[in-house]
Amino acid sequence: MNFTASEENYIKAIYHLQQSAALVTTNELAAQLKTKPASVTDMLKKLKLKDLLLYEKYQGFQLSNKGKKVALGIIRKHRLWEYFLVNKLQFGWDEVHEIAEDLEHINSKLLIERLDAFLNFPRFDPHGDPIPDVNGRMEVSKQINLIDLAPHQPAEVSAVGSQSSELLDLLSHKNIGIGTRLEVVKKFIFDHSIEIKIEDTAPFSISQQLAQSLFVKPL
Amino acid sequence: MNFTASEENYIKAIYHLQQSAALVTTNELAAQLKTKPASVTDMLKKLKLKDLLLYEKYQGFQLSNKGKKVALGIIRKHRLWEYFLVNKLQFGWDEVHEIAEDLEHINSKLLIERLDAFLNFPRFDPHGDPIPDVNGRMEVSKQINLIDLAPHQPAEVSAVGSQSSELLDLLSHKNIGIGTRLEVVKKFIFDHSIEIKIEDTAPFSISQQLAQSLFVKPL
DNA sequence: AAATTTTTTTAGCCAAATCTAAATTTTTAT
DNA sequence: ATAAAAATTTAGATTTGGCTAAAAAAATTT
Repeated sequence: MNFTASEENYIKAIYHLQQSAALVTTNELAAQLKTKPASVTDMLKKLKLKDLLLYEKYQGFQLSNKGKKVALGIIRKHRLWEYFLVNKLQFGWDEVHEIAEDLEHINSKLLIERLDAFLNFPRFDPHGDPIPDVNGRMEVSKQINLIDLAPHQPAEVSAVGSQSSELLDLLSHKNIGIGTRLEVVKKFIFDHSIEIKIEDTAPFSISQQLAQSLFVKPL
Repeated sequence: MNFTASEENYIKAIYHLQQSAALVTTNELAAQLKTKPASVTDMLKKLKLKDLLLYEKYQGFQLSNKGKKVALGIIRKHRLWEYFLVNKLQFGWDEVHEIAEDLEHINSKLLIERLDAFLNFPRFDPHGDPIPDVNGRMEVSKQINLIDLAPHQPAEVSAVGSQSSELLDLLSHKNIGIGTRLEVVKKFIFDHSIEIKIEDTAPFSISQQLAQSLFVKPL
């Protein structure tokens, strides 16, 4: 079954909203989608008809299992495209959201499978969010981007943003790998570089680009 | 200025049709887009209002200079995506048209510039068609229609006349693709069929219709 | 427990892009 | 040069997704 871009946007937004509360409300969703409550009600009826939504009027709503599956498929597409834009087309991780919003609505199972393979089956997008696999499963991890780690908060490297040989080369030269413990000493506004300190070694600086490719779990 | 996917499809179709005849007609365009003449008339009015089209009712129409520029931008996007799908995602050249039809409507100047750079500024798409550059300029290749190729002149298939699945199906059954080397053995007046010989294989005949859909570069 | 406020839904409209059926213009054939 | 045929346009409907304004239901206050 295929869905319109509008339906997909509703499904995705409901999915995200129900992460914080089981039931989503009409006003909440209208605010999220920058539309009016009346428009939301209209769409809810359509989604219910297609068995994507559990909804009784005035009672709030949530995605059905089918709806959740669809949501994960859209999120998968979105995050794979973001990964592509950052790691292949050299976009900054903060520039890709809008473009991925459009790309995620392209409907081709084969395209996404081939893209996934081309990117080497990445498990996290450039923001550190996990990418669902073909079956909608994804890693649950509290990792954050190194660039968002608070200074002096000890943490452990838990993932790298890509498997490119260029990145891996740089990481091995700097002696950074999965499990490396480090903390941020200082962040520099000028070039967004950050100084980090790996346990028992002298602090050194890394570029913004490198920091964005590293994910850590606070300890 | 941005356009809807539907407007873009009309503009692109008009562009292609006016390659063979200066003025395009309503019925022609309706057939091309698999829609009805009445729908075409409606859209023509919109395109005229946006100064993309030179159109007086009942008199046929053609793209304005502005319209041509827009068309070349869409064609550029389409062909770059086709190149990406074939050369990066391992699609066959006969599988990519539909997906590129969707991707071409993604609106981001920056995305296309980055994609172009990532692909190393290719000048021809996988079907042998030239890719317009940022300014809408493209190479005019010296390819000729197979029907005009002199007997016993070795040549290489460089493009196909359409992307219809019927044509692509026929070509793959006959083992003809971009890059295939062949020569014309004999032309038959009676039905305008021609006998061709692909390097190291037995000669066989193809219809006039098929020959007209193949473009070659003499070697 | 009523009254008020907030939330949600309904009713009725609009715009884009399509369609069918009917009308009009152009072209072709007698 | 007219009549018939073909092509094109107009008129009016439909679908999708959105809107505003008003009605209805639920939640909150007094």
